[in-house]
Parts: sequence; structure tokens; C-alpha cells
Amino acid sequence: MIASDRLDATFIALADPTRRAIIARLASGDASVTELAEPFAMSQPAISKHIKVLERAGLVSRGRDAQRRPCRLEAKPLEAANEWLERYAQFWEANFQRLDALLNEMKTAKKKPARPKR
Amino acid sequence: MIASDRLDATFIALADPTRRAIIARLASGDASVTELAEPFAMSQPAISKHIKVLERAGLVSRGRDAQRRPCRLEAKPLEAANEWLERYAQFWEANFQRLDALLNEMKTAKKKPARPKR
DNA sequence: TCGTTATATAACCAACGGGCTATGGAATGA
DNA sequence: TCATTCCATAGCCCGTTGGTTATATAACGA
Repeated sequence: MIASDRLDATFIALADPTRRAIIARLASGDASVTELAEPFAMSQPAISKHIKVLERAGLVSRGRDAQRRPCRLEAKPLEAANEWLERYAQFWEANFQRLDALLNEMKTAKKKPARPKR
Repeated sequence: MIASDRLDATFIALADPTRRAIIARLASGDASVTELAEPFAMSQPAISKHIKVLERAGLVSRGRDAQRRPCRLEAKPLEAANEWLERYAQFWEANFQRLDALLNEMKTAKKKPARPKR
């Protein structure tokens, strides 16, 4: 499984709430490191580290604006993650269908003398 | 965002190729621990640990069949992860549109190649 | 040139993750 | 009863992660 490294990096990047918040913030526009750090009760180097993780996953790219190194969201890697999940969409829908079937069974069974359980 | 713990657990669970393989395996039917361990060059306790991570994320539930503790895929938590990603689907489509716009710009303005602003 | 701002890097630390081996315990079956 | 099978748990190791503070670097503005 050599090609799964990309997916690893993406899911690892997504597995931290701070990083997801950074992604959410960047979705509404590019931002500098200090801008990104501002909402968090966390030091600037900590944010820089998180950004590095996001960069490693290809989820952010950096620009240059004077001393600032603005971050831009690159959402493309999310697509691969999404595709992986979509592969199982059918499966959780199947779960719902199973539930639907059960509910229907209970509903039709009402007409019969035996009460449905619970 | 207190409820992000669930999402944390889900993405953490997905961030390992072995665990994704286990999920893929379970999508084609329930399996015991030894059945799940068989394809991997890894000890049985290691697989048990992975299963525990998946359980913690609510992605697998356990049954009982004699000595076996069969695992079943519970795909529902994947839905929340998928919803989170879908929120940015629009954004990566926007990226493509931006690329299109850039390409058009370059094509029409051949004489003055305007740098894209960052 | 000098101070300020923005960011990165280094060094450190505690906690966690993912692997191992060894062992324990429950259920089965002879 | 006893061996076997399936699985979980306990320790242990070691590399990684997520945070810290302190310091270095880089670009700007006066």
C-alpha cells in the first residue's frame, strides 16, 4: 500500500480540531499565520506546526506578502478522502434501508393481533 | 465545538492504512479477529488494538459467536466525516473554476502575462 | 542603520501510537 | 477434566505529536 500515504497524510491532518478549524477559516479566504493563530489559546509556533502538517498533506500552500506568508486552502486532497468515504456511502445507506425494513415490518405487523415488541 | 471529539475519533481511525483495510474488509461482511488479522504481517494483539480504535470511533460493533467476537462495520460515523468534507466540495470546485479563469486569462492576454495575486 | 513585525527553528518535555512478547481467561470439544 | 482455540490485557520499546519557551531570520518602515 504505497499510494495510501497521501490518504494517510490527509486523514492525519483532519484528525485534529485545531487543524480542521484552520481549514474552515481558510475556506473563507487566505490568511497569515498570526491571523490564523489569533482565535486560538495557543502559541504561534504551535500554529506553525499545524500549518506544516497541513502543508505536508497538500492542504495548504504558502504565498509571500512582505513579511507575511499567507496560507491558501488547497482542497484537492480532500477530494481523494471524500472518494474513499463515498465508497462506503452505499454501506451506510444499506444500514438505513435495514432500519427502514425493520420499521415497515413493525408497522405492518400492527394489524395483526400480536403487538410489535418495544 | 465540543462535539468534534466524535469527528476526531473518526478521522484518527481513518488515518491508518491497516484500519482502512479492516474497514474495507468488513464492508464485505462481518469477520472475526483472526480472520481480520490473517492478511496482515502483524501480531494478533496489534489487530486487536486497531479494532479498539475503530470501536472507539463507533465504526465497528462486536458480537458473540462461541469463542469468536465477530466485528461488524457501523458506517454511520463515516457520514459525519463525509458531511464535513462535503462542506468543502464547493471549495475545490471553486479551485477548478479559478484555474479555468486563470487559463482563460493567460490565453486571452498573451501579451501581458499578468501574475496571479496571492 | 535600527527597531519592529512576522514567521521559522531549536531544544525540550509529556503523552500517545503502533508494534512486539508473554500471559491470562473464556468458550469449545474430546 | 484437560487441551485447544480465540481473543484480550499487560508490560515494554521507541518514534511521533502537540505543546512550550527562547532564539534566529527575514522583510519592512523610519
